Amino acid sequence: MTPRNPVPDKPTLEGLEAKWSTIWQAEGTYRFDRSRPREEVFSIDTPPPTVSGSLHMGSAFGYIQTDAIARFRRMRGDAVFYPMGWDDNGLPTVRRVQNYFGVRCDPSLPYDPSFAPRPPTGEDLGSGRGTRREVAISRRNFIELCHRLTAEDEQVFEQLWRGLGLSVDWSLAYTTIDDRSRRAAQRAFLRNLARGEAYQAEAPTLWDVDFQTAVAQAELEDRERPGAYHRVVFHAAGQDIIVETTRPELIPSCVALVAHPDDPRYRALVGTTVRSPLFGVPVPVHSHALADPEKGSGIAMICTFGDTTDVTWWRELNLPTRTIIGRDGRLASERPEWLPDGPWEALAGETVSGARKRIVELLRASGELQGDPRPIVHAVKFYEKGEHPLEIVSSRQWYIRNGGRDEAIRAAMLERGRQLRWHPEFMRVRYEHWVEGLNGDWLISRQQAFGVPFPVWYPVREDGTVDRDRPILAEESALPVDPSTDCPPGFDEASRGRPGGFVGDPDVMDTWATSSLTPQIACGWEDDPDLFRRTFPMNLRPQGPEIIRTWLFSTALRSHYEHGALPWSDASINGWVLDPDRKKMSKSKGNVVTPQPLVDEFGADGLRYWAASGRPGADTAVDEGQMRVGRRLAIKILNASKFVIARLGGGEAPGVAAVTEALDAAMLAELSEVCEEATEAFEAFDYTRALESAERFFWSFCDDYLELVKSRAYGQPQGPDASQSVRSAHAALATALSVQQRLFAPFLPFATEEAWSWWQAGSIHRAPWPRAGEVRPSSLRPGPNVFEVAAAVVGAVRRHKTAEKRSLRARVSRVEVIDTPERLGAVAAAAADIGEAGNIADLVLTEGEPATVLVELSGG
RNA sequence: GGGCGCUUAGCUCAGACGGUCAGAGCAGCUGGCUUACAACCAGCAGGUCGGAGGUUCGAGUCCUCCAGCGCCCA
Repeated sequence: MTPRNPVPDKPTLEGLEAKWSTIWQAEGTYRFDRSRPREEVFSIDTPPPTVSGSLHMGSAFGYIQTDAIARFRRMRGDAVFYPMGWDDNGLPTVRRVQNYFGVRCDPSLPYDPSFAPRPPTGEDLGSGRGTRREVAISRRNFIELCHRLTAEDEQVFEQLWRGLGLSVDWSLAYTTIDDRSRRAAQRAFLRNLARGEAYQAEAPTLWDVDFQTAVAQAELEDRERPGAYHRVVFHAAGQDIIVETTRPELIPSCVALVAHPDDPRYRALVGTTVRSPLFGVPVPVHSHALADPEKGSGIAMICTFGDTTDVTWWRELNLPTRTIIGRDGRLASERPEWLPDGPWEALAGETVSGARKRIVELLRASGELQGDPRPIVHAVKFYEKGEHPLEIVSSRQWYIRNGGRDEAIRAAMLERGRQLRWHPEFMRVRYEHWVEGLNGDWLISRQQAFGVPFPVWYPVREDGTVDRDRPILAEESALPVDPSTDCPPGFDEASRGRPGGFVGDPDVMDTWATSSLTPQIACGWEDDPDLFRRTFPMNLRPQGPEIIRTWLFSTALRSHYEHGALPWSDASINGWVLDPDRKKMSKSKGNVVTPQPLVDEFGADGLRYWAASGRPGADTAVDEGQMRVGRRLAIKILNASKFVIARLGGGEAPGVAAVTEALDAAMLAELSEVCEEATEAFEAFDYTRALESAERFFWSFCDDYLELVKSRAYGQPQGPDASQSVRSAHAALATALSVQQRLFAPFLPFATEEAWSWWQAGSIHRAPWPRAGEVRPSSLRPGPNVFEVAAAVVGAVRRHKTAEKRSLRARVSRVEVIDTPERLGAVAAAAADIGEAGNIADLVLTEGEPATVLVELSGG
């Protein structure tokens, strides 16, 4: 064998990341071998990071854990299919482009080929948002900027991931906005549509006013917000009805009152009609179980729409729609037909909060507001990226059926969740709760500039109106298409927007509608049937816990529809990364930790050691102490390797068959158990246990075995002078080192590769995973515990020397070991090594109890 | 309000089937330049396993309740 590097005098970790990541790339160490059949392939559906977000520890943490598993599989002999995707599609990119270049998209503007954005200055970046004037540009110009900026961001990410040693095959990289992804997303959508799994409908829609887009259930979050109950007066024949509402501005959109069917206070009122305050609009009184008698006055007004309960009531009680809030978050400027002249004048065109103030003034003036508003704190629905509460507007949107309104689909998706193997197992319930809690189909259309467009056009009638009920679909062979620039089959550009012509669907798909297809995109669905056959369904989906409801579920759904199968056999869910004080990291708290400075300080291997110490699914705090331990371990591996390789004298090490000494055989027997343990752990996706097991052994190997064997190891390793016992030591050292380097390779890829290169050819990451059998030749029957017993004796001698404050090299005139015959036999088998290691003149063995080691120091 | 997870030495965490399981590392303290390693090595000390019941010959280890923390969903 020809090692590629000499052993350095002073091994160091510095510079290993740059050195080896370059070599790995040049040699294609992690390239996928697509000639291998499906059963020899291990395919990983890597989470595509949002490139417009910041690089944070959470991703690094999860990716490193997955990488350890990928490396194990590769060494195990699998062809590992390990692509990386970049999620550059969607709102985060839109916002970043807006902020970075100071632009905003105005679809009505024409494309300007000469447009050059002004790069941000330090002043722009430092002064916070809002101070910079935004330039309006066309959609096409805007999209060009999106591509330009994400390409830069992707470079930064790729460098970081390479520096962390992720064994990704970079030639397989994709982005969620590239041609492949758009084609897959559009094709999958068309097929969903053809099978009736996708549809469009006019329906109440959660709407973010700032982002000007619809939002799906999976993107909601509740936030506690202050509000106030306003006691407003509705008028019935002969009496006033008090309704407590947090949204008095919605009185003009009130379509009914509702009380609980068992509430005696309002039973007589149900079925009658009352009149709303200020406007005097007649509204019916209904009963419904969702009306909470404990809440407010026990009778609520139903508006279209104040919250999701309004939507439920509206649907179940079959109420009319009286919308007053538009997509801009303002009340309509024209007076709605159902309202009388008068009070509306004060409200027209107002924002929600402005309208609330106005209407409170009006109610006070009319005497229809009782007392002062009563402050409360209540949960309000927000878009997870939004800053203002969501409104509910009625609009036409695209949906994919997800089981939220269909028992059979729900049951099928629950079954898919049961078929999937979860690591750790308890994460399965998060999926089940999500599926059970779905209450509507998946809204996939978004009103944004940047995303995958719907491959759909609509006919324009002769009167100029658009016929949304008869969409014109793209042909699969033409995908990907952009309906704003491409023409539908049988039309030409001249008829765009003309009577008898067509218009493109202006919306784009939700990011998740594309990223729910990462297995299809990565594996070459329809584009590369040969690759697809070898990689799909995939083996592993690793991801964070917070996107089980979005990414994991929606991916399972799309695969269920398209392939009638799970997209992967196993899902591993990593834990959260917490800040060093075990608090969740968040930008607003300013406690976000980024990986690069830690790589600089502790090395990639140090950071990886910390990440691999976080057990599957366990929340883990950023812990520099652990990283330091990892760094020391990596250095220790270099040093121990240097020692062993130097002893071998540059020649071919004797094979394990040359092991004849009981101590050597006992050490190797223990190591073979470590191999079994680590292998079992890895097969169960428990990388932490694999690491711990190797680490525990390595320290006893260094502290005890190397010390015991040192004297023999310094003997002549080869040639006629080499004695059998010396050859045994060298064989055991070489075998143990090779095995241990490989056991650590998935965790510390840089240090192990470096040390491997001092005495082996090729990359350790392509070397075979150690098998227990290679360490444990069948011809050898070691004394059961020679290593352990010998280590205990030298340990006792060390303890004594330390207690006497003597050097560990101090001479020992006599050691008497008192123990059982069996253990004394083990001591005898290693007596020479023990004597050398402890610098012992006279080693005496005595049967007896209790087990004792008596030490007498010389000259002391 | 519901669900899931966690609560073991100062810190971070291990502890399959209940019976040497009371452990590791870090920090701390005490020593040592020992020819792989002073960004090192050796050694020492550290806990009534969140609380209260229960099952059992025997419980960090199983059951119930309670408390605190975290996350998810209402």
